[in-house]
Amino acid sequence: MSSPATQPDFGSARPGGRTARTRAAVRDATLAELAAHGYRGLTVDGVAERSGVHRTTVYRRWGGVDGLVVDALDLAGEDGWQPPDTGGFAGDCRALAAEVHRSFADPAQGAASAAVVAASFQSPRAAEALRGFYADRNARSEVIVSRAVDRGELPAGTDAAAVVRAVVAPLFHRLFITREPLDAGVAEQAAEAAVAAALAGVFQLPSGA
Amino acid sequence: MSSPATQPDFGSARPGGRTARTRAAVRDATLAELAAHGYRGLTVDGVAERSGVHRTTVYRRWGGVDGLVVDALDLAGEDGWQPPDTGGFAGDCRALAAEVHRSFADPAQGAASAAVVAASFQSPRAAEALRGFYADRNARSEVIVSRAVDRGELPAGTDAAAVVRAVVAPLFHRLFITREPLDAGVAEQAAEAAVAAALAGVFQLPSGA
Amino acid sequence: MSSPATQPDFGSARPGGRTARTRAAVRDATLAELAAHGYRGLTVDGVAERSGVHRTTVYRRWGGVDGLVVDALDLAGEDGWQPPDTGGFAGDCRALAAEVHRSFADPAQGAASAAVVAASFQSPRAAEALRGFYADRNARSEVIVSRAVDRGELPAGTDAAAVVRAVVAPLFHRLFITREPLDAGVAEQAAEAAVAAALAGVFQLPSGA
Amino acid sequence: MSSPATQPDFGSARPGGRTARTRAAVRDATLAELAAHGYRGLTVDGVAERSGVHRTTVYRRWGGVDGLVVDALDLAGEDGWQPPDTGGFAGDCRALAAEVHRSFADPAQGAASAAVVAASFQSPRAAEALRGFYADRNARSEVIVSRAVDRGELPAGTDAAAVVRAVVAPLFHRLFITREPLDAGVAEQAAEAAVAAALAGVFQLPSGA
DNA sequence: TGTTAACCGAGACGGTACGTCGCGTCTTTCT
DNA sequence: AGAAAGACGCGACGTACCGTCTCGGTTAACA
Repeated sequence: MSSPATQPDFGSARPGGRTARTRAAVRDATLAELAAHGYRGLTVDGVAERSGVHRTTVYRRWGGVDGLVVDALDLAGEDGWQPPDTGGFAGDCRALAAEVHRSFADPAQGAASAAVVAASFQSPRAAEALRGFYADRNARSEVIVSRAVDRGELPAGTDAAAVVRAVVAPLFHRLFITREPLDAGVAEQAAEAAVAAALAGVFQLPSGA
Repeated sequence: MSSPATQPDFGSARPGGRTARTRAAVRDATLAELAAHGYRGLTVDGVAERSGVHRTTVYRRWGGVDGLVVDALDLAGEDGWQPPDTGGFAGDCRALAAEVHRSFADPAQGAASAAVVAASFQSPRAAEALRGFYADRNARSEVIVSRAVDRGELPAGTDAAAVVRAVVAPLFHRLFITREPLDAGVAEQAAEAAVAAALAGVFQLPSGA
Repeated sequence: MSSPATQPDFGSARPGGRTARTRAAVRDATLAELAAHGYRGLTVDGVAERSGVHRTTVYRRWGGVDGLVVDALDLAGEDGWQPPDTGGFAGDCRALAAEVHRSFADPAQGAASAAVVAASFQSPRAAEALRGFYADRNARSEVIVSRAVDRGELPAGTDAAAVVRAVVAPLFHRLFITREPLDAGVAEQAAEAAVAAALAGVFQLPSGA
Repeated sequence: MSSPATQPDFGSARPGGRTARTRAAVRDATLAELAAHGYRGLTVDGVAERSGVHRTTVYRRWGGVDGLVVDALDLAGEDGWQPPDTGGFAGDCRALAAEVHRSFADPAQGAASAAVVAASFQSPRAAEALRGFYADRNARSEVIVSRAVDRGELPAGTDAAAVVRAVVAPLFHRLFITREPLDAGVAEQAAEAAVAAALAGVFQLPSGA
């Protein structure tokens, strides 16, 4: 999950030391700056000043602005998130959509999330990290589909990733493409559309013939 | 559809003059730079040099990078686009999805389109212009739904915008969020999912009780 | 006295017409801008806006900023100035010094005068015009010396220009080199020093042996 | 004598380092540009290119064109200059005038000196620095008068600054106001006029009654 | 009185320089 | 030896003013 290419190599450091404290300070400052000024206003100098860590150190350890974003994303991916479990497929989808809706409706978290998406347009490293983040989320979400199959709600061979995508894609589309406001109804509609399509067998994997 | 807020007020200029030539040169250079280096590599200096128009003039008339993008988008919106008409609702949706797929698969056009989306994350003006562009596209696409209703394929009161969004959103999601590759099968799946949901009555407008 | 080199060739125009009105408006605006912002803040655009005359016209007729200054100076030189006549050499010198002091002490006129000197450092044309202005002033002042010689106060062969320079130079020095404040006592001292030197025969012309 | 107001704070820098090298390169380039193109042609870009130091660095450390001039002036003021000592008051004055004459007659040095005076008309900071430079020169020159008083050549209570000003002012006047050429005779005449006036007691300080 | 030439308003444009911001590298000093 | 401190190179930004050009309308001298 961590960026395979470049610097932020914190795995070997022992936690609790000065290194860990520095990393936490920088990570917090990154999120705060992201929420406050967006990705565009995220500067190394700003993070350095807010975190109390020197510019040079940030460059040495994170390599630049995109390294900061990648680190923040890696951190967000390690939060042990689990998909909702309501006991039914339709309920799980609705809960998933509602969760996405909530996370972007929250002022601070929503701004930071949108900023991360913005970052993915500016930096290949950030794009890769974001891709990894969502791949992880998707993989964890597959259990929703497998449970539904086990329950007999869905036919075997249903493509879990396609279902999840159908649930969340309309929300992202409103958020970032057409820039329309999001409300609970929209989220619910997206979930129900995905459910209807899944029940109709649209998301059957090609190999499942 | 033209930018309602700011400078690039080209309506009153007489066509054929130097002004028109300047605008065309800058617009072409903008698209070329966008395709070559993406939004991130789109600089006023670069456009000025490529177009042979002076930096200062670009700043005067377009106001900066975002003005260039807005102008290019306004231009793209004036292309008289019409949604496909295959004679059936499902065919129309599939054709629409295929068209989106094709437009982003084309190297030059796809890069420029992606760049415009990137721009919308950096500049409110670009975001607004993009919003306007897609609003126009959506409005034009509504005829797909109304024709289907006339044919009796869909129940009256179906939300055309929701249908269109369900068709295209998964493609944008793959393109810009999870950064997965796009192929024709993905486009077709998205269209079919939207069709299934529409037939199931998921996209009924709330006032249609 | 008028600039021998370039454009502002107003001699052939008939007075009272639009041309004359335009010239007057521009000249007034030039002096006002000079007094308000100094030579450094004197711009063609500023003068054009203040005078109501279009930029292009100013460039056509005055050729630029230095042309404006030259024109203003030419105008100032045509004011029919005459040196003071107090009936005695020392009194004349004191009156002359006092007059210089007064002209620079006056807020508006002083600022404009200083600005013209500043202009002479930026523009050869302005320098030449200023040289001409002071040459004229010096020539007119010679009568002070000739009257003193006639009265027997000074030896024949006294260099009038040297006397005048000795009177006014210390004032200019304080104004523009050491930037010390000017007061009446300073002016008087300068006059008296010049008188003493003249009486001592320091300013005898070399040919007067 | 160093600029008390603004940025170029070179005192604390260690000599011999890159900083010192940069400063020297910029200072040399400033003087060369000043001599070559005058103050009017002195641009930050020009100095940057000639010195090999980047534009941005010049702005950071010198703050602009006037900072360059101020720095050059501060440097010129630290040359340990001492007034001439010929053994007699008249000789000292003549030597002083001759020195001023020579310094402006020298092509390179004269151009630079004139440029600095020009700068003082465009920039308050340069004006203040020039004022400081001449104040220092005047203070050092006072010894000429005090020696003369000690020798009994001049009455006690003679205002040294006034004497010095009387010696040099006519030269500056010719140089910068009437733009007449300077020759040795003019310098000598100015010195003798000052001597005559001083001997006549014109420069007595008011408190010396 | 009609014609025509000179002048002026209007405004886009090329061009130089300005002063600033943020990035990322490098040196120097301190601990 | 390695981090803090900060100067520096670098690219780009956005602005001010300069001076030129073209177009179109007005004015005013002159036939």
